[in-house]
Amino acid sequence: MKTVTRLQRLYEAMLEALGPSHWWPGDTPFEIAVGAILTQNTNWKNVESAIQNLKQDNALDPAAILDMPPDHLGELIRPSGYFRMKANKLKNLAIFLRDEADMVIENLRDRDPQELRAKILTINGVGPETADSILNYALEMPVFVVDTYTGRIMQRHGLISEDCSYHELQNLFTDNLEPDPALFNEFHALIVRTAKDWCKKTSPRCESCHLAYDLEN
DNA sequence: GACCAGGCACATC
DNA sequence: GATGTGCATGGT
Repeated sequence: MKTVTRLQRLYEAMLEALGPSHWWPGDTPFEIAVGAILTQNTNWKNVESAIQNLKQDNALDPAAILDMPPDHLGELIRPSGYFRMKANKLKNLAIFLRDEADMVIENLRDRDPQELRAKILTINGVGPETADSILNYALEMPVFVVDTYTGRIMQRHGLISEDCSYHELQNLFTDNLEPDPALFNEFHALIVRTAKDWCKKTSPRCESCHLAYDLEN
């Protein structure tokens, strides 16, 4: 079966099993960007409680984060782990928005996605996954987000090799799907939800894999 | 108590 | 360029 077809079947199977994701959880594009940084190697529950603290302190705002003492910012986001590093990362994001977007992240929507991606990647603390999450989920650009789950599931389906890079994995999707921001959004969300529900690191198979294997045969 | 969670930067070889 | 390590909390 062609790769395009296998990806389509996988998408349909996950959507059928789980329903629409309505991602990313977050009320505003800036909140989404903050969540993208806070969730680095961290359980989403912990991120939620950190974001709640920011909201209560009226700190979910680039200017507020820019002006806040690092220690205080760290205390607010403590539940999300790595809080000293992440406080710095949020500061760096706010500096970037001040310099590039007049403090309003939505102002970045006019930019060329790949050019903007390269620029966002210069922010210390923002790597490929975080950058792509901001581009797709906060700015609604046709950029596919790759994470550990994506690699794990695609490997199990034999769609890519075990040692493939972030870029190769990303190309698997962008080479085979229409560059539709909403489709990229939902596909990645379904992958994460599938992995969370059924596809733990230690188990060789998951329910959605069985579903998809059936579809392939 | 070990293991895991929607990574990333930096040092070292 | 590959490989190793620090960063840190909270749930299972």
